[in-house]
Amino acid sequence: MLRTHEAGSLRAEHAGQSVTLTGWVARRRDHGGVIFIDLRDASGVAQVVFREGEMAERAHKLRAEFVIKVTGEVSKRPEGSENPDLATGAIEVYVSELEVLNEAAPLPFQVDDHLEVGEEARLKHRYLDLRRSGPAKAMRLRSEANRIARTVLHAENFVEVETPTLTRSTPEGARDFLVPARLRPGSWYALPQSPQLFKQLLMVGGLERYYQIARCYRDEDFRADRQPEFTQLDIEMSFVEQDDVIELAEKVIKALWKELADHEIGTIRRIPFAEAMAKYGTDKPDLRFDLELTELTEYFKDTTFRVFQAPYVGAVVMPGGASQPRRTLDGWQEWAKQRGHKGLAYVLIGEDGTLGGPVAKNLTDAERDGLAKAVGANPGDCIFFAAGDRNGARALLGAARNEIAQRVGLIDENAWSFVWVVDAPLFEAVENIGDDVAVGSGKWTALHHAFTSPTPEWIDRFEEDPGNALAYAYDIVCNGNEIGGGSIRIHRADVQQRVFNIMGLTEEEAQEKFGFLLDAFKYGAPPHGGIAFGWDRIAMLIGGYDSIREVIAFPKSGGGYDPLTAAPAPITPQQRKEAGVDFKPEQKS
RNA sequence: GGCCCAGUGGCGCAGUUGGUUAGCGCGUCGCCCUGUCACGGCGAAGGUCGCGGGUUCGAGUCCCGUCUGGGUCGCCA
Repeated sequence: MLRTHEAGSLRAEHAGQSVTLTGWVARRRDHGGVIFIDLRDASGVAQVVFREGEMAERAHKLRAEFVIKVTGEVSKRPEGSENPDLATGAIEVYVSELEVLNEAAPLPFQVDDHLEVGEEARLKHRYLDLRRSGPAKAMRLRSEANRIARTVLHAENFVEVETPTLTRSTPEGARDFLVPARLRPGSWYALPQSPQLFKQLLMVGGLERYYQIARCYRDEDFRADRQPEFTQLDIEMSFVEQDDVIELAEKVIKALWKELADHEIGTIRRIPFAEAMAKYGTDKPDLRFDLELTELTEYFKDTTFRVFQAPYVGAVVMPGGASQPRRTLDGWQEWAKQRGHKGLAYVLIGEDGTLGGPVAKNLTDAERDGLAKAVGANPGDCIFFAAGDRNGARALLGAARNEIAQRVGLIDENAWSFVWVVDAPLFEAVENIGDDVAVGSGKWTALHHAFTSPTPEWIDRFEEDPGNALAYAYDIVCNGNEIGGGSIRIHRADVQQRVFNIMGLTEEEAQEKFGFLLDAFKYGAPPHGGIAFGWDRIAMLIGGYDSIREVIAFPKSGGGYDPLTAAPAPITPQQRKEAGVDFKPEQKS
């Protein structure tokens, strides 16, 4: 090693020792006859001192982010000049030898913790950004998360296996990234959306317990919590039931939060999907606050108010919301419209209990009298309504619920709330979703994915009532974020084929798309199931960041663009030719 | 694809109702400074105001288009 000590490790007890340090010039305070340099390495910073004569002269020429090696004596700082804000603040190093290992050009931005730098600049020069303590800490946090997960899973006899990233498209429902196959013009690899099929094949392969910190790729639009390539902690187990996977998953999650967030996760309760939708209007409820939706379809079944003559009417209460000025209430209408709804009806409850707002006068006396009680509202509250098709109206109320909590301050930002959402429907009607991604051509498509098993009660009869058949699936939600999800898989070829049938996938089509999986199932596939955690999202939550870009070393920006390498980039004609991108398949007449 | 916000020296921002010389902080460069720690002092350099078009006597400012980034809805196990 070029150094004897790490800068951040020096303490008062090192006083008197001669040390050699290496690192970057973080800051220079030049007083002419004495020059202080904050020398930074990965461990932290230490103040090194250059005095008089040649040393001071050479130190004078040092610039920000020069890489230097210094040798000198550790000394306790003079009385009164200690810096309690610094871990190494009790000491300083009197430099007797200085070597400049590398110079640095003027920086595009300052490597300084207390300055704000735009994300574009940070990502373009991420190698500089990572020198700052915040981003460096995020990388270490993530490394620790990996370590903890591996420790837990290793202790549970899991085998870490790598699966291909050049593969055949697996049908998760997102768009695939495609890679041309040079040796087979006209044929393409797909980057995996997840290792889903491979982990199931590993179960058929008898590994019984598999995990992988797996890179996944989905060619969809991005968000603060979505990147084109992202990471899952992917887990699969054989001879298990739902409770076994949940138990194992909780071991991982509890270890993570305990070690990284110093938080003891207690019992994680489970709520059925249907209950989550009814009470919170979402399949990933934020349970840091109690607010619930109230269904009023029955209450308004005879209403004369046209808007409420709908298949579903529901409400959510905003505590204290009656005092919102008209402008704010109009703002809610805009808010709803942005979400693709017509508006958000509301009723204000005056301090004397009388109802106000434009909707109130459309209600009958009887409807008005019982309303506050029906929704659990008090004087001074505001009741928001949504009416229409059940899913859409609930989604709006669910979003309103979060927005209310945010505005009223119902959310304890230091709280952690975990919940398992179980008993999700197996299928979803295709007409309720966009039709472009559905696997197969039937009226139903898989809510989770096509390999999710029906629950034991439904496995022999899901065809009777596909809309109500339950999936043997479970999602874990943290503070309103889905951080993991999984299922017990179908391990019998006949059940798999029946599921495909419901989805309108013929045997031939199924054979063409996943024949290799169906084949594998013929040869003694064990019952199995697993889970995948959104690893970036988990690191983001534990670290308290508001974007997963903060916990990814080299994230992409908006259009899938990498500001650092400028990828994606055009290819040369030669590459183009070799790749076979322009291969034209023969026209079948 | 829709909507919202932003784009002004290297970085972060200000710029009024359209008005003459586009400011501030940090950084950079030079000089000075023996106890600083976001050191300090003096001086200097550095800007096609994202891009294109339009309105106007005059545009950083208003209008149209476009690009980039961020957020959000759609989309996304």
